This record gives sequence, structure tokens and C-alpha cells, in this order.
Amino acid sequence: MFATVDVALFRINPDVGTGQLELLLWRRKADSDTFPNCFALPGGYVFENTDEQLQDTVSRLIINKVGVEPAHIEQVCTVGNAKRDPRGWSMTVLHLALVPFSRSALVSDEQCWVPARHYANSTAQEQNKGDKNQQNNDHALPFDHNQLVTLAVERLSSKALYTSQPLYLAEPTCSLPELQRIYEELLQNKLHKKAFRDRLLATNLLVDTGKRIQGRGSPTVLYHIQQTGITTFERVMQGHKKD
Amino acid sequence: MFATVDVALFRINPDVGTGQLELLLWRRKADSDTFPNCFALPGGYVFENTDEQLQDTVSRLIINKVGVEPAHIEQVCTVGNAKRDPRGWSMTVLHLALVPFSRSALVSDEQCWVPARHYANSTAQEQNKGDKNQQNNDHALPFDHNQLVTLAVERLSSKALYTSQPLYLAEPTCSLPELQRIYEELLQNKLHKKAFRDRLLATNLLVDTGKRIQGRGSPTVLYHIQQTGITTFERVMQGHKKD
DNA sequence: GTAATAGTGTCTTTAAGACACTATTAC
DNA sequence: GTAATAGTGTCTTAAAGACACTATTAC
Repeated sequence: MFATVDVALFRINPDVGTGQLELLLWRRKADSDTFPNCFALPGGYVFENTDEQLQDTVSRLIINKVGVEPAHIEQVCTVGNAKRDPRGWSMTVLHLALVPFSRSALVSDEQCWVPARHYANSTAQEQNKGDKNQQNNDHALPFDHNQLVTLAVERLSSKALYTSQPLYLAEPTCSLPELQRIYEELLQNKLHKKAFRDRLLATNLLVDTGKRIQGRGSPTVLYHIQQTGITTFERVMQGHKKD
Repeated sequence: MFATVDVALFRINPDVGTGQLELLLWRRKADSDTFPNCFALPGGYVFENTDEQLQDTVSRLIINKVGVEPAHIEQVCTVGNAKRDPRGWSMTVLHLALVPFSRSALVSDEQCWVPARHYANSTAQEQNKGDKNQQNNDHALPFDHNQLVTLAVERLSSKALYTSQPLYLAEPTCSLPELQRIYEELLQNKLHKKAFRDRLLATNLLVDTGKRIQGRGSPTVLYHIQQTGITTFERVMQGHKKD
């Protein structure tokens, strides 16, 4: 029996489409006894001698295998069974982490950012689009990591419906249209511009910097994000259809 | 390093006040090397030889130390550190379980139902009512179980705000006023009768049995609860004040 | 009788969503 | 010019909450 922590770190890459959800993978060591050289979620053993608590394992992993300092980390769930790791009965505590794109530069050649949804198990909806119900082999991860990615993405999507959690994926200074694109990518759904703006502005999490950006349309207002914790909205944003 | 599962099983006791949230405790064995004879959350080691997966550990505990078959079980979170158990570094996967009062009869003298909130750590609000910030000694549990109870109660309260989860605490056949009392106990807050009724009836989780109960007031309609999963509402019920 | 309870009807309030509009700039 | 974008104003809608009311029964 052994215990591990796995981290699913996400960013939104604004250079792909209108912003694509990406996941950090890390190449396992060449001398690893399981899945050597394969890309997988950053993760590792809980060291009972040096890790006072579970959070210390997370912090250590962030430093050693992620290199990027997340803006937010939270526990998702724990998966444990006899089969998930060939070495024997194992338990992993899955964590979800978020970082703004500007702070997501890789620190090692053994890391890469990949489109997160390609590594999540297909939903019934996606299967209807023509995918087979098997994971595409190009996107297969070791252990049960495809399942872990799925759980993390579902948590992220779910929280986007009713919390300000996605602001941790945004730049500290950003515009409302940028925030809306982040939410839309997470929810895989278009949102109502007016409703989205009213909701976000009502939170007082956004402070007008006074700066404006010129592009098409009116000058875009730049806000500074002042998020000390996650704000829960009293209604779900299911937004829809046009604009 | 060892891994355990702990279960916080709750019921609503309608015979205390308007319905009190109660928690199942279990007396640790007299020959246990830690906290012998003390009451604690039912829990136990993950047996890697016989438990194929984590859920099997939970099932085994339910049979051996709970005896009551919960209507609902869900994982809450995982707590792991070097100090929580004197035997060394340990991790526990905390589970929340719910059972209707009518199915909550104890199966052993070594079990008892206790008022759940007495064993949860005080909130700032409760401290203002005059409690000291230390846990009352009469209500101290072994290990970090007071903290675990707190986490489970918080999860339960939180879900009562926006889901039908509390229906798992209700009798299979029950009335809307009974359901409202369950929600009010979980939320520690009075709800608006009209809003509560409209919300519950709109879910189609309740089917009129045709039966009525006579008491004060109009005959009380008895519904059969048809809940196959937890329904999430699109708004939070913060209800308030009168009636 | 009074107090407590189950249930309904109607109004207000709030935020989401629909829709239309202006203004601005890239092309 | 057109298309795309940022932002606003106003209306509709849905559900929460406020409030008042009836009906019934325990006491």
C-alpha cells in the first residue's frame, strides 16, 4: 500500500482559438519502473519522513515536478484500488491547480502543455460527434490518469457554473471579454454578455485600473482582479445562444 | 504510513425539538492500542488484501461498524499528516453518509447517536453565544475526529443550500413540512414555506401518494420520494425570517 | 374561544436572458 | 464600405421572498 498525490495543473492558452484549456504533463524518468519516459500527471509519493502533512507533499511536487507556482490549488478527490498501479494497492489524492497563462512558462524540457480535453475520457455527448468510445491512443496516459484528468476537468467546469474560481486562470490585469472567454471555454458554452458582465461587476472582485486597450469596438476596460477567495454566486450561469 | 476510511453517518431525530441532526459514534475496542473504549467515528484500515477498491473498505465498515444501511454515501475529503494518529503518519478518506430515522436503529450496545453539532468545532458565530473557543471536553473525540465531523457537517449544510441531498435523510414517504424541517435543521435557518414548497414540487422528486394525515391545519399531503440521484437547483435557498 | 399548523394566492424583487442599439476599429 | 468587437439600455421571464389569507384541529 502506498499513497501518492497527483496534480492536474491547468491554464487557458489564448493563442489557440478563443482560449484553450491546457493541462501540464511531465515526462516520467527513464529509469522509472513504471511507464518510463511516458508523459503523465505530475505526481509522487507521500514521504512520511519529510512531509509533515499532505499539503507538504503537494508543495514539494509543485516545486520539483511542476516548477510553475499555481494561483490556486484544491483537493478534488481520492482514488484508491488494487489495479490502478502495477506496483500494487495504491491511493492517490487528486489535486486541481490553476495558473494564469503569463505565469505558466515551462521550466524543463521534460514538461509540456497539452489540450486538456483530449486527455479526458469522452462524454456521451462527445461520442455522438463520432469519436469511438475508446480513448484515442495518442492521448492515453499511464495508470488511471485519463480518469483523473476527467475528474479534474469536471470539477473545473462545475465550479465555473456558480463560482469565481476561473478568475485564477486569468491574468491579474484583464478585461471582461477575456474573462468571458475563459468561462466559455470551461463551460463549452456561449454566455450572455450582459448577464456575465453584470454578475462579475457585482462581485467587487474587479477594480477598474483606469487603463483602456484599443481594438475593434469601444476601448476595452482593464480591470485588476482582487480575489482573496472564491466567491459563490447565488445562481447558476447557464447562458446560451447568441453573442 | 497507513490509510483509513472514516464514516460520518447522520440522521435527523424528529423527537428532539423540530428535528435534530445526529451523528453515529462507535465505541473503540477495549484492547485497542489507541483510545480504547472511547467513542469515535466508525472507521478502519484499508485492507489491501481484501479490499479491491476504496469503496470496498467503506462497504465493509458499514457492515461491521455501522450496521445501518445508509441511503447515501459520498466522499468528503482526505486528511493526512504525521500527527493525527499517535501510531504515525496516517491518511483518512472521510465519507459522509445519510440514513432516514426509521432505518437508523442501532445494532450494538457499542454504538450511539449523538447531537452532531455538539461534536463539530465551534464556529465564530457559536463562540459569540458564549462558548469558549475550546471544544467542550464532554464532546471531545479521539484523533482529529472533531475536525472531521466539522467538515462533514459543513458539506451537508452546504449541499442543503442548492441540492436535494437532504431527501436522503427523510422517510421514503413523508410530507413537505417534514422536509422543510430537515432543511431548516441542516441550514440552521428558517425557510420561506411557499418558496420551499414550490422548489421541491417543481423537481418531480415527490409523488403524491393520495394519503393524508390529520393534525392541526389542513390535511397533510404525504408524498413518496423518488430520488434516483441528487438534483441540483439553479439557485441557492437562503430563506429567512417569518414562517 | 386561541394558538398552531397546512396550504394557497398575489405582489415585489432580483438577476438571468433576449434583443436592440451605439460606438469604434480592422480590413 | 463591411464585419467584428466593447459596451449599454430596456424588456421579459423565472424563482425567491414578503405578505395575507383560508381552513382545520388541538387545547
